[in-house]
Amino acid sequence: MQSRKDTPYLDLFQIIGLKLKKRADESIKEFGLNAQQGKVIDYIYQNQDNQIIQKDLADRFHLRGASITSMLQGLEQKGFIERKIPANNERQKNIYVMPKGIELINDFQDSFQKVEEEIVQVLTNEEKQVLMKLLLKINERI
Amino acid sequence: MQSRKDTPYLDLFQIIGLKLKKRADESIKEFGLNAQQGKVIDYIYQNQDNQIIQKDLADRFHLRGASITSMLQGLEQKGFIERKIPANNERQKNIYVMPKGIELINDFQDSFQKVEEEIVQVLTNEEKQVLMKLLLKINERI
DNA sequence: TCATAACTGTTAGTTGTCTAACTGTCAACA
DNA sequence: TGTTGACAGTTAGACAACTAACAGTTATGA
Repeated sequence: MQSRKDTPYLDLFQIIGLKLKKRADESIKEFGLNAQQGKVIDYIYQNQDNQIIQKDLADRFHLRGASITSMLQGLEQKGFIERKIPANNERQKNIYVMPKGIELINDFQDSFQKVEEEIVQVLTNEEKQVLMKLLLKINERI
Repeated sequence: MQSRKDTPYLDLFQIIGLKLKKRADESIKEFGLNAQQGKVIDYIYQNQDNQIIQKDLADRFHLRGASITSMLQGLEQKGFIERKIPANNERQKNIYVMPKGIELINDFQDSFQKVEEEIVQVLTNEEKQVLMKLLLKINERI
């Protein structure tokens, strides 16, 4: 039944996404942050020499500006990052990771790496390559 | 840089999942519901002759019981569904779609079907089959 | 050059999810 | 058969995302 109008790809992407979010959250819970926050700190650290601003984070993580404001206010208050208005443009805020955040980045990466491996551990090398190609293709077009 | 510890599969699944959620939400926004609520109403309708209870929805959609309670209270208040305590077990509530909800199910299915097609439209038939196989394999193990 | 539009970020308020603690019902077994 | 644990659902409160409306800054073009 409901064979005419089922949506297995949509459903699978939703379910897998949800499961991965929960796994990733669990994997860095011990640091008092969720996976999204960990990813953001990692991304800021990798790009902080390049004048990164809040809008860049909104684009990279597909979140709204208001959500980034809220997240960064929290991370700043907890001492993980700082924000500085650059001299050449007073609309923007450049973002930097503080030492307290830098300390944790390797742990974040290790934790996320474990989740990453769990995803593809059941696949052969060839299957992994095919999957990557298909995911990139889909992500480009939607 | 960051080549040693990047997580492309995790990131892609998160980003694709988020994009699809937004597309699906958008596609049925006109009915005053989000995609999750539409999916739930559809699922209830397909299974309401089978004594479906809230716990079944929590399992199917990977949500907590409390979230289902909250969602169904909303849907009941808006007249889309009703909940009845069955005679044989007063702990449970069987769930049924009301006429106001049934009217919308075909529209939901059409809308979701469009999103479904957008996902795989860039793939060949063979690629679709491979993707399905890989997604099922991953979903089983995580 | 100056008015207007675009850009960047913030605030207020809403929604949907979560956890923890709870109630009431049913099942199991000592 | 009576107690205890499992089960189904609810409530309260926290949190992270959203939209809409806004402020201040910078860019544009008539």
